[in-house]
Amino acid sequence: MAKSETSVGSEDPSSSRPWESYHTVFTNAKAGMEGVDKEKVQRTVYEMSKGSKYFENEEKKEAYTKQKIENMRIQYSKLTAQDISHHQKIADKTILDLEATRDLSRIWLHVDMDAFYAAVETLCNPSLKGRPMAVGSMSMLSTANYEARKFGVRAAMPGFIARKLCPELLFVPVDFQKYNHYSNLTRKVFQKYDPNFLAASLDEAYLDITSVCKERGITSREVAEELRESVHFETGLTCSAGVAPNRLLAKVCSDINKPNGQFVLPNDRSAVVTFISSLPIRKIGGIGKVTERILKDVFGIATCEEMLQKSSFLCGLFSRSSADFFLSVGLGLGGTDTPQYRMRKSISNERTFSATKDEVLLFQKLVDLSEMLSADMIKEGLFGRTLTLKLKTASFEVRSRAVTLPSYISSSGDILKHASKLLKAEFPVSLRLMGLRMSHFSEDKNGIPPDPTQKTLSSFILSGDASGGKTSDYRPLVSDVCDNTFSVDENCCPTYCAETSCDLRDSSMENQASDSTSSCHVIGNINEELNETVVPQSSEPQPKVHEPTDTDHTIKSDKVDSCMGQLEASSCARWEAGVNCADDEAGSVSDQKQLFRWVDDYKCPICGIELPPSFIEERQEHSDFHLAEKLQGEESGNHHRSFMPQQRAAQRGHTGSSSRQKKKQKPSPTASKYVPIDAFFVKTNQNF
DNA sequence: GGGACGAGAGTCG
DNA sequence: TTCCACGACTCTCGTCCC
Repeated sequence: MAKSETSVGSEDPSSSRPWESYHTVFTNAKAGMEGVDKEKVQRTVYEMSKGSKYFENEEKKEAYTKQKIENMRIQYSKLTAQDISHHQKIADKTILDLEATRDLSRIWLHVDMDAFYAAVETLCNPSLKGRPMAVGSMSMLSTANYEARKFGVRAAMPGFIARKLCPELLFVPVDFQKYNHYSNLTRKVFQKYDPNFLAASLDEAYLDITSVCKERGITSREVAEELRESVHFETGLTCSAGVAPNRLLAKVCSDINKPNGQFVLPNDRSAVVTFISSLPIRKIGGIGKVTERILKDVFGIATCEEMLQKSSFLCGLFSRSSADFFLSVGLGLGGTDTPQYRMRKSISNERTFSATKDEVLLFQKLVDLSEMLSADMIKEGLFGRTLTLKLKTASFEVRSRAVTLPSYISSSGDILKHASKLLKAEFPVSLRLMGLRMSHFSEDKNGIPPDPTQKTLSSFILSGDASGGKTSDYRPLVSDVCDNTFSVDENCCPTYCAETSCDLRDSSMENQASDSTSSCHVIGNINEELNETVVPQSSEPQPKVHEPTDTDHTIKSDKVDSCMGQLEASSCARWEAGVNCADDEAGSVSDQKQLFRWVDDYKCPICGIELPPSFIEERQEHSDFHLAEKLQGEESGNHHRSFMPQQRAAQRGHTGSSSRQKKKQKPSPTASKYVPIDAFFVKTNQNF
């Protein structure tokens, strides 16, 4: 619903009003924020941010942006008359080419629900009506109603700052089930006007209403009015609409008479040119805080029209695609075709928590993220081969580390295996956020891994083949359970100390959550997910590849202490007893399964996990994993835990990261982050 | 030189 | 008391390898 923006001006010690240089989006004009005491908001945001790690990081980012601007100014000043003339020719030709693509034959309507989440909550709980209310948590708001906006409260604002601005503010936790329900109702309406409408988010959509206008012989204004009435009738919610010859302009138009209003820009070139001439560049989607500053501070461009006036400089200092974008904005051009279905390009999840450098806790979070990502991928039938680990340090520095694999993966075990290596390389580090993203998906829509050597665990068990080419993929991490340390070396999968083998979710993610309000947006979601993990639903059909790492133990937090001791003393011992005894027998699969009888009918004899008797499928799966481990162990003829690292590496085989090993010799990104600025801006590295 | 890849940054809702 | 999210996309640049 919102984006967060804050930039810190270099504080002038002599200034008695330092907050004035602390520019935040919170002080920008937005629908419903007319008449807000901007200075009070700015001062409050500044006072509550000053001195924090977040603030310090914003200062760093501000310095980086300033350096960018300075470099561009230098480039700008170096342009000779000859250069400018040369770039002007290129610009003129580009403008002609772009103008030739202008299409005024389509009528696009952008519809934007008014304060959607807040409106839905009010609809469901009328007692909220007329009271300042925000959807979100103490750490972050998703949106705020118009009563709250009068105080300067708005989306993407931290809740604790919002409460300072408006002490009576009511907080309502995010409930996506509700929003999805109402979003679907609105989409049913949209479909009547354009069966191929483009949903931009839960509360926004683009409709090509050209056909409706023609077929029904009504104007676009009438269509917009009718659609808005229809949405209100079906949902009880209001929305705003913008009509224009293309999507870019329609989006701008829908914001003009918000809330519960509309604006129509005629399909006429002169009307478009007039409209765009005085339009502030920041109104354009794709031009954010940084780009706006660069264009203003370096080129003196504040309106879209000025893009054309400075076209030679834009062509001279920006990349071709960036310059083309700026010039098309200056001409008021935008998308007019209905794009074909676009395949998802990545899938990710990330979680914020209280900053910690405890490697055990961090690894546990990685386990959780791997399972979440795997579940999402399996749900969507995706297999990916590029895994990116995202980290945010305690000082808010964001890092990403990626690896591209030779084969496609989706199982939590595979994800964890590769993510662990990436994470280990960053230690020691204090983190407040971790995330995993998978990209480079398989073209195969049937959900079959294109790598024929990659077996699923179920096929592995069913076939009884423990010697497949990729058995190492399922090498149980618990095999190293007696290493008594979480260690990942260059060639080694992460292993985990038996002492830390309990599920630490409750303590690591709930107790450490940055927000103590259980009903908060982010943390609330985490809790839900965790609850699902702790008490698995037997109805879930997800084919979990549940590698029996010790971190897979789903033991509730109140049992962590006993679990810690129990596993240290007994988990290894039971593993020894169970597996080694079974080795001796080495009988049929069914015989071997007998070895995995659940203690007291609910406790796994191998690892100590507790699953009630009613969790039949989960218990069966769990037993199967141990069985698979054992089969692998037998096949290899060795006990994994006795492997030397080199042997383990050899058994695991190629992981795909070798081709990029040399990259690791580069200076650390932390060090390089602010260094190569001069090199960066021969052409700017902005993305447009 | 060009493609693939990794990392960082910016933007949006 | 609480102290700045999450998921997705795009672009740019540097490095490596063929």
